[in-house]
Amino acid sequence: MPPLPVDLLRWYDRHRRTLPWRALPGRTADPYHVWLSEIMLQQTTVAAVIPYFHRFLDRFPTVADLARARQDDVMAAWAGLGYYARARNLHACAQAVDRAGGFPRDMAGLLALPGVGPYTAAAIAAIAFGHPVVPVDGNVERVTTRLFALTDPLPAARKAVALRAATLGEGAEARARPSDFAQALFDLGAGICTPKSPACALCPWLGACTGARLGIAATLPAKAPKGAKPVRHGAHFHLVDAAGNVLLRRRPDKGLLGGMLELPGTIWRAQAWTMADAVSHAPLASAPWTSMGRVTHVFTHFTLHVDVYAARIDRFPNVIAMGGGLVYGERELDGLALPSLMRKCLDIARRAGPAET
DNA sequence: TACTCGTGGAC
DNA sequence: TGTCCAAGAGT
Repeated sequence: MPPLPVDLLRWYDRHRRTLPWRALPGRTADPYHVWLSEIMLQQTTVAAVIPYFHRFLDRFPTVADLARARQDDVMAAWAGLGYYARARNLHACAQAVDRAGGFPRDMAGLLALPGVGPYTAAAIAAIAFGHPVVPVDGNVERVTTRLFALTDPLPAARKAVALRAATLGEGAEARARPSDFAQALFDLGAGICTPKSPACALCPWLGACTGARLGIAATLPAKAPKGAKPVRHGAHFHLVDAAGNVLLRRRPDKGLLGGMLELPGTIWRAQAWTMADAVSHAPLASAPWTSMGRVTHVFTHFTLHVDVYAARIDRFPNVIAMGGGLVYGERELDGLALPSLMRKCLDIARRAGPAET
């Protein structure tokens, strides 16, 4: 007995989540809301996204408003959510959509948008435009590998899993409700077919699930082992003048934390920095630098230890401003495009006393 | 194909 | 405490 769309949709009609970007039952969601939420939800939890989604709609009510915004304001609104290339692509995409007079309604047009890949194009097509496609995200991969007991490890088996997932939406009932069917798969993965301890007893597809019948559902999807996470070291400097202004700088648009602001600092390298070595790279090596402690921050592919140094001077010499330095007042910091790592550095620089060593 | 690219919460 | 992970995309 294959998994029947009608069984999932019946379950969804009773148990669907209410989420800010979702339309009421029977209604079609705003493509702007669908697109914005899908970009935010890439590799990001629903709980983390909700306050950002509200803030964005408040600040940028329409895609035209977002298109016309300054990139700095978009980055600042995104600050803390991570994967900052998403914010840069979001802004570029809004401008493309605004120029075109609206979102493309077909897969090819959606795929051509910056920041929109195979998953997001399918999600928008299904949810906003009612196209009968199955967006394959982590939820759908998990549900699919369990339903059909696909034991080949990800990511190598990703293609085969996607082909199987597409068959889930082939029935007439799914093709009649593509938006609900896609979101039903998400809700099933998020609430029932969870990564650990799935609630199989409550699953509308239990009778069709080969993984459950074999007792291996909770072990799927299999994943290739990941390599060890290297450690890097850096130092960043909190330089404040008598008026309480702080020296910052902008990171280049590409690469890690691209386009975001930071305290001036050293490169991040495998070898730890001594204080003397680090301070020789400070924006003003002659300032009375004091060690304020260490921040540890875990990125996706490495762990970073940052030694934070602080110094207070009378006023910034002009040479600092000439090096691309940006000066902000203490009370401006909250609204800036500062990533979480730099919030941590600022916190200990301003709060802690000199580190005891 | 295999990396790069953030963050915070759950266990 | 360390590990995993969340509606992936770009290169």
